[in-house]
Amino acid sequence: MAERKRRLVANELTEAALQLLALKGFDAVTIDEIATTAGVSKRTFFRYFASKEDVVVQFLADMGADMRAELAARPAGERPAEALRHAVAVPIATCADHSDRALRVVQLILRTPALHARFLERQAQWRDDLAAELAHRLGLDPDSGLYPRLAAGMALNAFDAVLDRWSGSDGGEDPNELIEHAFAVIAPALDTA
Amino acid sequence: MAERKRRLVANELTEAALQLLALKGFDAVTIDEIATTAGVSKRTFFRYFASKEDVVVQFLADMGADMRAELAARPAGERPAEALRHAVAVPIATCADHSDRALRVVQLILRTPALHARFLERQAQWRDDLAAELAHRLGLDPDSGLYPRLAAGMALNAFDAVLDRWSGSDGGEDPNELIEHAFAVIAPALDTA
DNA sequence: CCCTTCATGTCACTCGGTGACATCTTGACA
DNA sequence: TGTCAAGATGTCACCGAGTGACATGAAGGG
Repeated sequence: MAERKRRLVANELTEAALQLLALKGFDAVTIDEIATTAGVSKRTFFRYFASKEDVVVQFLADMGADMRAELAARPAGERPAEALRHAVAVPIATCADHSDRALRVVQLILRTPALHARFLERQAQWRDDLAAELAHRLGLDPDSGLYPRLAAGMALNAFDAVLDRWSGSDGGEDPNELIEHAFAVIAPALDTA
Repeated sequence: MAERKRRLVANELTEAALQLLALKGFDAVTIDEIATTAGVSKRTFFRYFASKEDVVVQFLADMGADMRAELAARPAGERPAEALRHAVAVPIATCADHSDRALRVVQLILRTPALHARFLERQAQWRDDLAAELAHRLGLDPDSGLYPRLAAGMALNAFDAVLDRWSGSDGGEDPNELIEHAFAVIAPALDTA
């Protein structure tokens, strides 16, 4: 129940942060401001988040784990393009569900260089995870060929492109159509291994 | 000739920075240290570089322009996979030439999260440039289909994978072989448009 | 009722990064 | 040669991110 309080404070902080950052822009909001709004001190903020960027990027952190889990759950015989498409579709669907909030966060990230950089770095981790899972799935040695890594990279590249178009159109374009379109392009490379 | 002096100071600064950063690690070196080593003040450092990361990433900055230029220079009828492979090969060849220095810089970037993040962000810019060039090359509307962006992303993705392997093997693996291997994987998607 | 533990606040500090201002160089021009 | 304008630099003061040390205070367990 101490644990419950921790999660409560964390929520309060992300809430305050997203609100303020979306409203005034990344650089115009200080951590003191965020912390005070959430009712804690600046020091406490840093006990929950490692950096100012983290409070935003963390908001999307589970996506990586979700994707890997979905990939691991796909049937063994399924073609890589199909399996990866389903894996990438999971976080996209999550976005589409909470489109109000998710859209604002994604736009904030893509438009703020500091956040975008951190986001890409995190994605590099996802890519390695996906590559490992894919290699395991196909019975390949992850360190010999480049295929697993390239395939995972292509999937995430598609993910980024979709996210970009989706946020650029203010949620107007249909994410599912975009994903299918993107995977139609990359599938020939994914499925010829 | 004032311009020549500026370039001289800039060189002095990057020199000092790369030396110290590679030696002691990114976080263990202050900007005061770098500036003093180069014989200028901290303030002057920031008149040449926007941030601590910049002095390292800038070192690879021309790569983006080089790639785009090479892509623009490839014969019009050439298949995308071939043209992009040559474009990506340019910075790789540059690395292989100055392998002593380039290797240390690349390793520093890939191992330092803050630098890696900035590097990826810069690459996103390269990707958009490449995508624009590719769209122009193929007579496509850059904003309608996802192909140009995905193709550029795949090429850079291959670039990253090669860089990663090359630096991970301390320059042991042959970059040219790695590039061919990587493009053999992604070519089916690049050339089916 | 005490004691331990854990979260928090406060304080002081380092360092990245910026704006303002004074100084110094340098080259142009009379 | 003397002067003036422009640009580069140093100094100083400042803000904000991030960290370490320490004291406090609340919850739970004996």
